[in-house]
Amino acid sequence: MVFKTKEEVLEILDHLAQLLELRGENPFKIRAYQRAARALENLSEPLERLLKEERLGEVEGIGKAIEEKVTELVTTGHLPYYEELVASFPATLFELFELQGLGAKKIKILYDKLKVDSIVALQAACESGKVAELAGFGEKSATNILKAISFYQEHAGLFRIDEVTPLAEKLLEELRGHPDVGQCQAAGSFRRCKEALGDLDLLVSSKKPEAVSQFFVQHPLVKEILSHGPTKSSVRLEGGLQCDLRVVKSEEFPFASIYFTGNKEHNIRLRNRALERGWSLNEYRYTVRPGAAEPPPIHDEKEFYASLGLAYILPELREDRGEIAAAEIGKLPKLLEWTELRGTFHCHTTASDGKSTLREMALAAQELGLDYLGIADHSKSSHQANGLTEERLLQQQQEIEKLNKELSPFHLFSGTECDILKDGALDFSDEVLASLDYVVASVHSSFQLSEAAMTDRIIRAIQNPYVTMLGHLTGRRFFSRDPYPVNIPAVIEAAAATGTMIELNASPYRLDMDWRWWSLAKEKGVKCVINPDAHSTQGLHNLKYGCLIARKGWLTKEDVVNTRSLEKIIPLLEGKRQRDK
DNA sequence: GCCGTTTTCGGCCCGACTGTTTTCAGTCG
Repeated sequence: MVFKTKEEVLEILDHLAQLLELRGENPFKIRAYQRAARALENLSEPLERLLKEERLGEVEGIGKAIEEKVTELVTTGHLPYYEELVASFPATLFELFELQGLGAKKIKILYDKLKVDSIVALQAACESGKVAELAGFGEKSATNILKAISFYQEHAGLFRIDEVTPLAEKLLEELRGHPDVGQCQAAGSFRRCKEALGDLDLLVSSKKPEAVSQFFVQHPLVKEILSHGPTKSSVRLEGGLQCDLRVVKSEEFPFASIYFTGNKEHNIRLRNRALERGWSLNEYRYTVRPGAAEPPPIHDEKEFYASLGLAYILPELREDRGEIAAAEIGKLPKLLEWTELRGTFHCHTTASDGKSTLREMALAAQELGLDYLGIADHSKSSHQANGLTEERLLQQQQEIEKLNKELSPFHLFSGTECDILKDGALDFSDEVLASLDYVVASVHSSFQLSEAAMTDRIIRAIQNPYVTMLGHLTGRRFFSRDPYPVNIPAVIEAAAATGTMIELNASPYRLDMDWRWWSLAKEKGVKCVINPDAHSTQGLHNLKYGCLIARKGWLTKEDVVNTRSLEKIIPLLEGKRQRDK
């Protein structure tokens, strides 16, 4: 019996770190809890299995003490150590950690001196002038806290990749046009192609850093300047996104680029690797320790990785998920390229809830350079999306047949995005499904099921021989709908056993299945299909985001079926149906 | 609390910026 899921456990570990911070504990102990939470997040196998085999302590960053605590949490659902700490502070106090500029030390002062225990109380304390009177605070602090509160109330603080991309492109383009800018690129989580972004980091090299920083903070897209120095500036853009600019010298650029791109754990590994060679590494350079050999000259990131005996690691892989070990032995995958996609499958038209007609979608796909396009409008139970009845589906199949004669050699496949009903049955009969070229099966209702029921429901659906691929596995929509609970490893197992593909839904609102699971899917032999879930011709461009996420999930051309030519994709679509015959 | 080890203690990343100080603590990345 499992009393706490991995997600619940890592939330508790992060919360424990905050509690210990408020207690003024040893900062390294706090960091240990945070590291352990990240280690859990990045597990490549189920937590349950690790616990059963008593191997959790083997995971880097998890030692004896945390292993015991996690085991206790999972097997009993309780942890007295944690519960006592939680009880010593009001629950609403932890909201304050969400505010920019407030950390544990200041929160503790506010709580101890002013009894501030929530955002509402903090706002009142700022407005009454009490905060400004505190030692270590002042007028400016109170104003900044009020600003942070109003920002927090307006935004959750995270942005989708499609919200950030146009801003990043615009700023980069204009920075590149500045006469004092040498090299110029994005860094941080945006460069790593993370699916949800807290800010945008930009990096430039220049001989006149003040001039570039000045240009940056005065840019028309900037709504508010948060901080502004000669080499480091931070602004709030229109729409609320925070954007940070760092300016370095050109010889420092490769080091800064490494430093500001990799996630924390990746960078720590690089630093340790450099130390083994007698070089200490920071964001500007190597510093040679006495007695150590000189490092080779570094002009770019490639030379940097080579100096540490590593193959070049692409930015999207710099998450400390095994990329350094792979780079050491030359086993990094050759990641999928956007231009390798030949077609795609999950698209809607005006027949259900799309905004473009069948013909418009076909022409747009051709325009995009694709050789084939699958049409998968909603099925009849999706009333809210004007799902197709059997009759309307048949009519669409005939239209597709006609259009195919006209557009050949471009090819339209007729499919459906068939609802998986509450019990795992499908929305169309096998006979109807058999008449289609392929079937995407997706959950669009009854999100409230338990994890076990949801998992059974989905597995039952993919056991149907006509279900070619599983659509948006968890149903998440960024910042509006949480994923429904489902046992993803179990679904991957079932997909492998039945020869069902799993969709990488490329809508920037979904990006589902999450990139962290694709290594497991790949290991089990499950094929990925990148689908735009396009509801208009414009939506086809989502494929680019899907490709970024596939790369982040270590996928290659071979792993993604819609890189296949029209000739080769047809037997793949039929493969599962033929298996049992 | 974790890790590694010249194996049970000592180190654990550190630089830029802000605001409140008057030399520095706190936050952030």
